[in-house]
Amino acid sequence: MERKDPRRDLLERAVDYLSEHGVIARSLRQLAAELGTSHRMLIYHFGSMEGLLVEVVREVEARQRAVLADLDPTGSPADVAKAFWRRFTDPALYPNERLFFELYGQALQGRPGTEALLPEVVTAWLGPLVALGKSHGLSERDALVNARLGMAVTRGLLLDLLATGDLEAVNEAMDRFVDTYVAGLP
Amino acid sequence: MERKDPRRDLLERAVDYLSEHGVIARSLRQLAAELGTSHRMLIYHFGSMEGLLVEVVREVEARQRAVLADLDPTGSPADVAKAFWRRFTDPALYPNERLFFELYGQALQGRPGTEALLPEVVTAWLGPLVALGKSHGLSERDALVNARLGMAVTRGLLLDLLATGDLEAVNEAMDRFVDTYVAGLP
DNA sequence: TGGTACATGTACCACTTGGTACACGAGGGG
DNA sequence: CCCCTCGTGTACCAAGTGGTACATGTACCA
Repeated sequence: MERKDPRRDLLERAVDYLSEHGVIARSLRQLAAELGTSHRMLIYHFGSMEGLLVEVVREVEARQRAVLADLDPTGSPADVAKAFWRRFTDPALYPNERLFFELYGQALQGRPGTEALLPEVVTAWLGPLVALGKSHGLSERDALVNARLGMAVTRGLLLDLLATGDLEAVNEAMDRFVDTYVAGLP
Repeated sequence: MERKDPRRDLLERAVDYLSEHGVIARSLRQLAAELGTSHRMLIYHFGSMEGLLVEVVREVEARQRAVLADLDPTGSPADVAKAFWRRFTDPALYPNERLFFELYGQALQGRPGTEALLPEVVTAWLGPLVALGKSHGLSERDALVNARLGMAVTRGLLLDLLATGDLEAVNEAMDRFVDTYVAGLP
């Protein structure tokens, strides 16, 4: 059970650590020291600093997708949207989300090792969200437009939340959107 | 007229350059070389690397606010929203917006010198947007909620646009939001 | 038993980093 | 005319960087 894959273990701890402390200004050596190894080990397992970054990006993406996966698609669109939002605003996810936005920003600027995020960052979510919309009777086209819009609202409010910490305010904005826009959908 | 302030000049060119190339992985020396000076000059004018970053953040913020300032608040909310969005999706602004999101991400992770962004990043926009909403007859509370929501939609779709480059798709999503939600407001 | 593949530590390398010391030239005011 | 401030360049520094060489430990298989 307890896997003996040191690389996997190292990666998970690295992602956790970087989620808490940010990926900038962390060198191989600092990171290694803080994980209780030597920087030699990170090189050994990931080839290079950039190789590690690539894996971190992949893992962050996988975690995001895991959040999406345990979405329960039953109930009205409004109910699904609210459950979705509640899941995202779980404070336990804040560090991962911060890391996600940090990497997103760096990917936009072309930092090597992070580019892999960009193609996925939107499209990977569109698929499931479109399917969800269609299951509620939307046309392909409408489902796509609304998926995009819903994702934008979610990410935009998440950025707001992470910057201000004002959960009440962003909840209010999301409620307004869901009650006024989403509720009138199907 | 335009002469006399080498520091100001240096700062503007630095922001332009960092907009195009990203703030990570740019050292004092690289940046200086690319601006045609020595890193000594950057230290002289800004005190330190972090001092420079602080000024860059301030300038990016100022530019964002300049975009907000030349908003024409006449016309229906839907018209204003669409004009607003059109202004933001001017490709000439992409580099600035990329830099904005990059710094935003780093500020969320607590990079020294960037923290100044966080308090402003939401609240600085709320004021003018709330005033706009109220001028169209919304209550204080409604204006606030809608300002927050509008900002989230804008930033979320901007993130989408910068990642995918699919202007048509994000325009469609914004149109849908404006026509369905904003149009029903006043 | 021995070998071999993985995992890890120690020591080192060349290079870059942010920051400093210092010298120099131009311009203006006394 | 001298001096002083501003802006700039050159040279330098200690510290930290990513990466490599090599030796070692450990476990499992033949």
